[in-house]
Amino acid sequence: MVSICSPLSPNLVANSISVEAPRSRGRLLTSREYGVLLQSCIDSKSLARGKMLHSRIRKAGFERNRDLLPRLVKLYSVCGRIDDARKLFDRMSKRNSDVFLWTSMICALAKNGSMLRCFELFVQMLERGVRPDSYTFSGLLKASAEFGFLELTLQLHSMVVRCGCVGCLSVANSLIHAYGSFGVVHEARKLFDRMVVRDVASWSAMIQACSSMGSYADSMALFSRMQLGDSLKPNEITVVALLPACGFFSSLRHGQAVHAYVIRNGYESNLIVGSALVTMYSRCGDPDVAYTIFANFYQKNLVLWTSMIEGFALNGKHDIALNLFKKMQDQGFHPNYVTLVVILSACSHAGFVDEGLQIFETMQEKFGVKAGVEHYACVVDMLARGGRLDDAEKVIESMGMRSSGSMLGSLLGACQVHRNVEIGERTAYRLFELEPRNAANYVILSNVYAAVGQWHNVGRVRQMMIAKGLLKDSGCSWIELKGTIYVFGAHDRSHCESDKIYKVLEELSEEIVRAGYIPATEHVLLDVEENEKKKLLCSHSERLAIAFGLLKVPPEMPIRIAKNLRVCGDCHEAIKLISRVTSRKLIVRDTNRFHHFYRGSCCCGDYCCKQLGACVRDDDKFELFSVHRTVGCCLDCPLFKSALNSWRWNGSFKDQTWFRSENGEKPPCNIRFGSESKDSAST
DNA sequence: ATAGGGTTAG
Repeated sequence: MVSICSPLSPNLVANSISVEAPRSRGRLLTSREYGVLLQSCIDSKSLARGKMLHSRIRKAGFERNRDLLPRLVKLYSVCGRIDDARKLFDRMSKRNSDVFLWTSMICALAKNGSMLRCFELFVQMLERGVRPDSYTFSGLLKASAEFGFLELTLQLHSMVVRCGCVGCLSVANSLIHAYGSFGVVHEARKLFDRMVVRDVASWSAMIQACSSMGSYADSMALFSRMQLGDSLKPNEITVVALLPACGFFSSLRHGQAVHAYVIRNGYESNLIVGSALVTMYSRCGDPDVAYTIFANFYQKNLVLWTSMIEGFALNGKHDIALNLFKKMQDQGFHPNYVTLVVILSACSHAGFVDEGLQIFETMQEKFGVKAGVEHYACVVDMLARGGRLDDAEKVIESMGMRSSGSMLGSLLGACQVHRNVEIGERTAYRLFELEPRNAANYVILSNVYAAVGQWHNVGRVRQMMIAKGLLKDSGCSWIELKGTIYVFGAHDRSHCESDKIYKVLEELSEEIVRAGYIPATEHVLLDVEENEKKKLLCSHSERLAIAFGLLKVPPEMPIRIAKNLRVCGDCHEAIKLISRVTSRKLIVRDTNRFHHFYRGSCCCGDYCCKQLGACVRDDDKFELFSVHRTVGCCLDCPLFKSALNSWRWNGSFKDQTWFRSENGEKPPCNIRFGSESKDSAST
């Protein structure tokens, strides 16, 4: 028997509870000592030992002890025995109005997903006259957020105020989290700004709130301020909240800095961190590093597999994605709802229509996953891209659930590609009902008309947009160089090296025309001269960013740019040829996916991905080397200190200070020019 | 003593 008086390791303690009555040197245990033993059972979720301990505690007459009773409830709860916890609670709560006991039961119900019973009990508690404390509110707020009840959260918030708990750190953190989870970032931010003391959880919750709403620039700024202003050290959870922002900006440098931080702090073995890193690298167009991280996990989980499969799919390595999907199943993992969305989406992007349909048709039987609206959306996309517009429309009509905007949107987009006005019109008008304020849909319809030369209809749709006061998101592309992100709008001349950039573009235009490029001037929806149209196409934002990259990025490095809309068809053709005439690797991320341009072709959507059929490596060795080499340069920097300070616009949007301000300004994807954009990229 | 911030899709 381990001496109770010495500091105890939880495992030793848990193992020490044997059949023999727990005594220490001949005397009976105190309630405090029972508390230590109980806690170790909770930590290790050992039900059998816990039950034994419970009976000892009862015999010793400590069952009603204020210290032990809530922990007994917790013990049964964490061991998945919510009914046993409830029985114990019901037996003990008759004459017991202790807030600790009631809170422990409420939180136990919340954690077990019995939301209704959880809130019933809360009402009973109030009727009983038990005054909730900060712990009660924290637990309830988390539950209400998870349950998706904004109304309930608002009521709890008002109770929190009336009970004088607003100043309490954990309650404020839970409120921030709850508002964030409902997308009410402004309310979260208001609370956050009013806090006098903030801890890591406060910052993490706020960063998470911004990331989940797409205010990634705010996430970045907060992350920096947390360290520089409050001198707080980010932990695993903070890092996970921040990584989507690095992925969004396709900012490899920031992502690598976070990765370096992860390595320095020994968070590498954390699966959640790992999945977030895999996703980040994939969204930065570097699936190979993502794979290295993935392969380094000896024990993988389903989310990690799913992240990696998506990473390859996003980067046009569809064969690898499908191989990995098989390998995952060989290793005993059953795909869940999300995995199947990912794999179906990969099939549709790759043009693997038959494979995709086969997976879709057998998924319920094979994996027990009932097809949801996202799966149907992939199928519709798959059929529509493949030109089977009628079949796609039939699926929408017969699927027996409400069609989603993205589903109709992909059908409409395919109508543009396959020049089908009839289905295009039908789909567009359904979309207008569903999303009357989404300018992108009107733009695609006008593109459908433009594709077949119905110019009067093009004009009609534009009039509709003007009448409704709708503006399309302006196109912009950005490139990161040494930690600075340079943003270009279409026909942008604001950069100080603009002359050089346009000179490069001019030279390139000549070269690619010689290589066979024919500008798709029919897509320029403006009444201007043919030559003017050609010029407009040449100064699309993605080409400006590429030209700038050609000037600045060392020849042996790929040029990585990102764009807030989809790359337009004409630019796609042009960039293919640019990659050929310059012998450069050009990696372009748009809203949908990555385009890896090399030697005149792209891994994507003209279904040419098969030529990239590299195999998944079978050895699971982690090439730490390559990661360290790229990350090494960041190891000594205070994270983001210099990088973030040097973030700036190239000057085009001087009035937009999204990254400096942290008050909800939008990231570049939502920047609007004063007037309508002339960038004709679709959606 | 009871509690709070985290990964994959669209």
